[in-house]
Amino acid sequence: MEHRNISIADQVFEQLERDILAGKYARGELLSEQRLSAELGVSRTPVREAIRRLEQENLLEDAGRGVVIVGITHEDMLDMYEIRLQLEGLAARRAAENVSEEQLQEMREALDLQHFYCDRERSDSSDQIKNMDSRFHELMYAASGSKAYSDVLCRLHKKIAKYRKASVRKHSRAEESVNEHEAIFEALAAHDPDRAEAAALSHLRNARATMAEMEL
Amino acid sequence: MEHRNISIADQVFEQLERDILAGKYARGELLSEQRLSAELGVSRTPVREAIRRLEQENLLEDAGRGVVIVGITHEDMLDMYEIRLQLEGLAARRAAENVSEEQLQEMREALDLQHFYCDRERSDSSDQIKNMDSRFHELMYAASGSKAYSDVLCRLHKKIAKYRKASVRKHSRAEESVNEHEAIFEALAAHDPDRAEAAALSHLRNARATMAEMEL
DNA sequence: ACAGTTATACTACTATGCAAGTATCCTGTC
DNA sequence: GACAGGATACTTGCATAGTAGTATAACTGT
Repeated sequence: MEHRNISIADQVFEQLERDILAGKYARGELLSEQRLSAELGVSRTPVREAIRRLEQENLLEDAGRGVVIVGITHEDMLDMYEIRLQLEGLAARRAAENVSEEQLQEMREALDLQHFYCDRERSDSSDQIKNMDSRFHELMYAASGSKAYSDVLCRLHKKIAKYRKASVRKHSRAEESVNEHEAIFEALAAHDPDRAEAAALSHLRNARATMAEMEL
Repeated sequence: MEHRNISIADQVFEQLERDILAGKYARGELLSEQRLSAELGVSRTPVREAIRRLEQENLLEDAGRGVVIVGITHEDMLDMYEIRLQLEGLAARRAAENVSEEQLQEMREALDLQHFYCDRERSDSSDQIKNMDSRFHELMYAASGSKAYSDVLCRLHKKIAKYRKASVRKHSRAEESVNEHEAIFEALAAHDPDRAEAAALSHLRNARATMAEMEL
């Protein structure tokens, strides 16, 4: 059971983050906490909290009166993949050395669910697949045993995931992706750093290629 | 002129961040917004905002009632240097290609001020040197032209800087540091990516070595 | 008609009040 | 003496009101 209930402030944050990363707002568009709170039907206090957190993520920027949308471009996304290519291999190496049996089991469950949702063809299966993708990666980051790597990579992965959710399609890639996850998992379970690094990088290169093909 | 005045919320955030990164609080120590607001003599509202932003930075964590200190270990710091070693060379390459004359001028000013503060022996010169160090690096990140690189590297540099401020000494390193900055600057001014990358990495390795020697 | 000044309206920031949930401590009973 | 149950006090979350500062627009005077 989670400690804190899902607060209105959290909901506002999640929704705004999703909308910004999905490109719902134009760069430079002005947002005021009053208008937002009126639109969402909540008081200004939780909206303020959400705005401050989004500023902390460099998704919004102070503009004197209100805040302006900073948002993310396609090039930013490709840069994020480049950064992950520099880091995620090393994180996978560490994870292969440090991963515990319990963590392997959790990753196994995430993988099984990913297979499960891949087989079905329900309307929300795509979202569920992406959720399990996030879960798998975050478990690997945690398994690296490094808070620094985990912090940076979680942040990047979360942004990329929400960006990709905006442009769904590519069900084919889902199956490739889960198979690549399997390869990573096997390397981690075998505690083989070299294979883990190679598998992680291969997975990333493929994901980046898919991203690069989009929106041209 | 800045848009937003320095608010109480910002001050609380800065102070708490500094104190946490300086190791003033023990890992797992419990903080409540009420106690903090009473201690600081302000209302709970700005304290709440500061706490939420610090949670966003993974420096605090929800604990049901209040938040607990997560903080940063020496090993985390070394990992952050490792991450920077993976990224900052590439950022320097890009900066060498993209830096504008105006940006070079700003970096020149930061460097000059750093020289200036190095020569004096005033009590606050150490802080000023570190401020100029931050400024120089952040200008380089911005010059890379990549929001993704800049976001990640700024975050890392800021944390490292506040951590190092806790353990001042090593005036000797200040002069080496500014000389290494000069080397980076010259490479950027010459728009030479190879030299910029090499200079940035050399600078980082030296800084990491100093960090590694500390607190053993 | 244009410029300068004033007034109005809107912005964010902080404080406080109120409600809901939870942990703790005390008391009563077995 | 130990355990269970309830009351109390403390916690955060949300809303709102008051304040200060600013930008804009309107109005007046030249």
